[in-house]
Amino acid sequence: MAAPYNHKAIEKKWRENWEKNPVNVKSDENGKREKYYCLDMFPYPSGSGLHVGHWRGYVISDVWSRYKLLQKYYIVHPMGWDAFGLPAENYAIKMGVHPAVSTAENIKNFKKQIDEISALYDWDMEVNTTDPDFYKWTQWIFVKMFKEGLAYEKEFPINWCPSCKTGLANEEVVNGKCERCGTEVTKKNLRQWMLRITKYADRLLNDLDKLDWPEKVKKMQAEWIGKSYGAEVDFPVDGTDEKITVYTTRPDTLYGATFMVLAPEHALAAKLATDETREAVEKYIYDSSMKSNVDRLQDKEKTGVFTGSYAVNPLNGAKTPIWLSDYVLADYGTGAIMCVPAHDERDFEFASKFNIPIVQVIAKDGVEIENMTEAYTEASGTMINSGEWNGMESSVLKKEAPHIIEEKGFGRATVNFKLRDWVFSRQRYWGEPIPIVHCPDCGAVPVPENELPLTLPEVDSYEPTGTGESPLAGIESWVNTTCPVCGKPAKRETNTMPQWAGSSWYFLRYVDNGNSEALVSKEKADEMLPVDMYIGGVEHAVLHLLYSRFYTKFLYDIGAVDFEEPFKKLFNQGMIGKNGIKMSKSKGNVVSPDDLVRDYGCDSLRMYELFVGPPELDAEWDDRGIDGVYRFLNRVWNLVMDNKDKDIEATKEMIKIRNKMVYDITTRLESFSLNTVISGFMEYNNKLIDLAKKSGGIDNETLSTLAVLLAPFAPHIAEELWQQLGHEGTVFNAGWPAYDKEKMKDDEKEIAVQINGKTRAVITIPADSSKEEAIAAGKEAIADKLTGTIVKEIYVPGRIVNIVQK
RNA sequence: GCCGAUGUGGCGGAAUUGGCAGACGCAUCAGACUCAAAAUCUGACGUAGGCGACUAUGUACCGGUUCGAGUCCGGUCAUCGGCACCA
Repeated sequence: MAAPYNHKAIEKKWRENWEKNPVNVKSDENGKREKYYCLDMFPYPSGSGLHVGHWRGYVISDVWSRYKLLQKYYIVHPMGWDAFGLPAENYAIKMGVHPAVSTAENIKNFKKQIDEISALYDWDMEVNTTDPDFYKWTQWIFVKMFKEGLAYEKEFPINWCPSCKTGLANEEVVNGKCERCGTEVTKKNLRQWMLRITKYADRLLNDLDKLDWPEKVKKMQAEWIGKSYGAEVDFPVDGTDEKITVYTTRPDTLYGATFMVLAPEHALAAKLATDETREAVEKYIYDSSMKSNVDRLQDKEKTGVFTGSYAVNPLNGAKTPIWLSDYVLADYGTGAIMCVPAHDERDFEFASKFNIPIVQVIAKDGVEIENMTEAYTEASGTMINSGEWNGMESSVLKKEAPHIIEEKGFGRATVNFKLRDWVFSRQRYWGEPIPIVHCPDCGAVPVPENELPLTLPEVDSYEPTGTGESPLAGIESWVNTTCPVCGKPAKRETNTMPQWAGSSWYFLRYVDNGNSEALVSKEKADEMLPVDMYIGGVEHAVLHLLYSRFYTKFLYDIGAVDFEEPFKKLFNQGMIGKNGIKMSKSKGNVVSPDDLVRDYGCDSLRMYELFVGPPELDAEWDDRGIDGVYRFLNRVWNLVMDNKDKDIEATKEMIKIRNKMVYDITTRLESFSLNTVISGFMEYNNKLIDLAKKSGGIDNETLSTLAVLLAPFAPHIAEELWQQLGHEGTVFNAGWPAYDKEKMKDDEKEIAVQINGKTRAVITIPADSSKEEAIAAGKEAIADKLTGTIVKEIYVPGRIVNIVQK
């Protein structure tokens, strides 16, 4: 009897071995290896540590990395820390510990836990967004953006979280609530630093086509960018010199516009009031300004007020009343719309409530609808009630109308985006200081690049002020400085950057993390960038993943990198849940990987993380399930140890199983069906155990192939088995095995014999049987059941004989 | 409301893309080994009927196409995500 599988000893041995002799090398006997950059979404080092849900993503990326390693790539597989952010700051407020101190502690703990995975991480590449040597470059990018006009100041009512006491970007507001704490977001008028991401809207949209990303994520980004085609149309205000410009995607329905609506914040809103309406108009404008976003969204009933003024339809001269309503958004399009109640649900609702005429301009099935009870929103039909446009096809007119309007001189074809500029300043302590000095004479001046990093000063209190100022504002010695341009007394910007700032570009810094001269050197970038595979949760679909693309495009534009898209391929792994809910410390359903590693070993946990379900779907954690893979590894161990010294000659059967095994594992791995890779291993292992019993053993090459295939999944046991099988050096030098389809062929096939599609017998026939032979054999097997007239005979080679009878 | 995903045994999930539904594993039950237990090994395991090799039925529901449907088409329901006055 061979020694039993001892995961503790084996894992310790190989961990030490890899430490001394790294398996991931830049070049080998065949010269320089091609790089493969496999990236994990770096974690926020929280105080609660890792659970098996975090492990899953890291295991997936490491399996993929090690597979690529076996294909002789040099693997770029770094790890780091997204360490700015609120939890550390809140902890500091509570305990009085500097966030840098608690963060350092958490990182230490995380690193220890991540080491347990035995991933290929290269800790020499580690980055930490809170390290001044790192955020020097986060600030440098901001300064560059400022110089290019992409970072600018603006005072306007932004989304404000009263609990976090800071402003938020649109992307951070989910259903009117703060993405982080769930508090209802309010409006606050504040001076903000903005990033002009809208300038990149078209490129961010168009380049989605180039990406090998899940369609879902691409679609979410496309919808977030929200490009639409339409026209701006100028409506003169009757009896004045003013005009109202509206944006519409349906200029074909211009004849059906029976009223206009302006957002209450529209510049002309108050001006349009007459003596009779002034009081009501001013009250409406005031009330709207007091309402939170949530209130505005949740008001089911439309509200509004008539201004008393009329707009002139430039096409037919019709006078239409101008209303104010908060269902029109001030910051989209022109903040004013023409309303076609016959063909827009919202306009219909508004017109119905306020008794505004409804004019149908697109016929339904060629006729006008009597007594409209809802808007007719189909975009195709024949134009009616539309003067010279009558009889035209609306879908055609929709495309032509912008140009007609442009020729006639009262409008222009235009496009619009839902994407807004990025609110980039936060009124909190634990973030990168925005490197700007406010000079009374020179205005906003960037901190000179050679003075970066502008480090965070020590403060007495981390408590956010809540007034819209960051805690930095209280530190006189830091705030008061001199203007870098004129040298006169000036004040520092006290807002900090959002947590997204560092994560928008960190993946570039890994490859050259010690560089003090440049964000990343040309040589290192050429050698290792961009990212080939990015693995992480889907929750960042429009946040981090959009911001990173924006940053990369900007850095491309200023020549800092020579690629426009950061992540070629993206994989989103599902979350791990327990008791039907997402695993998290606050829910009290956390399963710690530490105990499982101790009891079953790293290899077992790695395999179970994959076996638990399809990697892209959420999965329910079952504590008992890991027993299955642990037993499997024991059986593999016993199979190899019992047979390794038998010196068995490979039989045809062994060669066939070996080739099929390589084929199945490889194709499943390539299609990222990692759960079925594991079940495939179990299947083949069972087959080999049976075959060993029948044949008296298994040949060395088949056992060695099994060890190589296992290496990405269970690297420790694979190394040990590889060595036990008599090989020199690491299994990761073995190369990924090839398969030969010719050698996979069976001599005989089991086929089902059906009558009218129902299986009546299963027979074995030679694999090279002709259709006639197969059908004859099939008929013989079910002769007693063939009672009717045979109508048709079907043979699907190697699978089925089906006799159709009446 | 709109868009998308998912729906298969007690449970997690397979199914070569239209070809023997339930691979693989968990749990359960029975047997072997053991003084005993654990571990391990062997077997059973969708449902209903039969002592039985078997028969019927079965992939959320209703209908269709096909020799043949978990898979394709039309409709319905449920669960989970995303978006949600963007004119």
